[in-house]
Amino acid sequence: MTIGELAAVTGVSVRSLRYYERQGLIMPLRRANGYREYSPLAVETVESIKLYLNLGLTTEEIAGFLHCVLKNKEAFCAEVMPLYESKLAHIERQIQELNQLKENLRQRMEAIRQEQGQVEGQEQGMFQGQ
Amino acid sequence: MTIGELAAVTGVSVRSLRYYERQGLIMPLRRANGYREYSPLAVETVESIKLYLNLGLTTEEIAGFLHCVLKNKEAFCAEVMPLYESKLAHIERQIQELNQLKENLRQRMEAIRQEQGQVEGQEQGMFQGQ
DNA sequence: CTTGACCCTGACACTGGTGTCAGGGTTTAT
DNA sequence: ATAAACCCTGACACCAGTGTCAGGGTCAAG
Repeated sequence: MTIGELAAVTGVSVRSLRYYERQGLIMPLRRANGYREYSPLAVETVESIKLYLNLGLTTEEIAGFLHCVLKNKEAFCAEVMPLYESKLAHIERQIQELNQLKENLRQRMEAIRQEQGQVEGQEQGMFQGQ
Repeated sequence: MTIGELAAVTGVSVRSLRYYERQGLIMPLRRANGYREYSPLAVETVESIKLYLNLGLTTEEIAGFLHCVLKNKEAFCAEVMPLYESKLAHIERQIQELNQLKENLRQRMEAIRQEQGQVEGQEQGMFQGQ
């Protein structure tokens, strides 16, 4: 199948398919005219790539084990578990940071609301004096 | 004070101070030789910029209200509250997405552990409370 | 007067996946 | 034969802030 067909089937843009190739994730054959020729198995490969990208892995990370997981079950690919672990740790760090940010924001918003409440009634035109 | 001195005092790199200037956040005077001349108040300005950057605002967003908050209390600056609100909503969305990612990852890790347990026969639940 | 520390501007790199355009070849149907 | 729809490569843009280098000016102390 051509790149356009694969794109249509998988919902991944032609642009992205070429990018995946450059990242070593998928290596189609070439026709005599230079067109990429994808095997039907490429559909499964692209679906896997989508899945791992959605898990927050980068194409570079995926390249490290995609070859293996396409042939075996994930559990047989030793590269996967440590990657998942570090990714999970990273995500948990991000969540923690975001929660802190959220708390900061909320406190500041609360403070503003308090101050606005204090001047309510005497100062109506507070949106004019800037 | 010179840009190097301001950098030393605030802990912000010279490079970043020039960037803030280009973004319209701080406008030092110039000496006859072209050197930037910062007023002592610039220290406070830079500290405010740091604070808002840490809240997850962009320099462009900060530029929209910094002028006001340096002169008044935050509550007096109408631009701040909607910005905080949308930023908070954005953060909450991010947290939700990360939590979903985390759950996916955990499930996949659990599945791998199960399969590995089947093969190795002995593996006990060594990770309590996860 | 020279050296070293400091300042100036402009520009490229990086992150990571995707959009998009330019400029050109191929195929298919009319 | 021509147009439409595809394909090819290469390159710039985006986000946002920072590092870093090049190439050059300024200043103060020895």
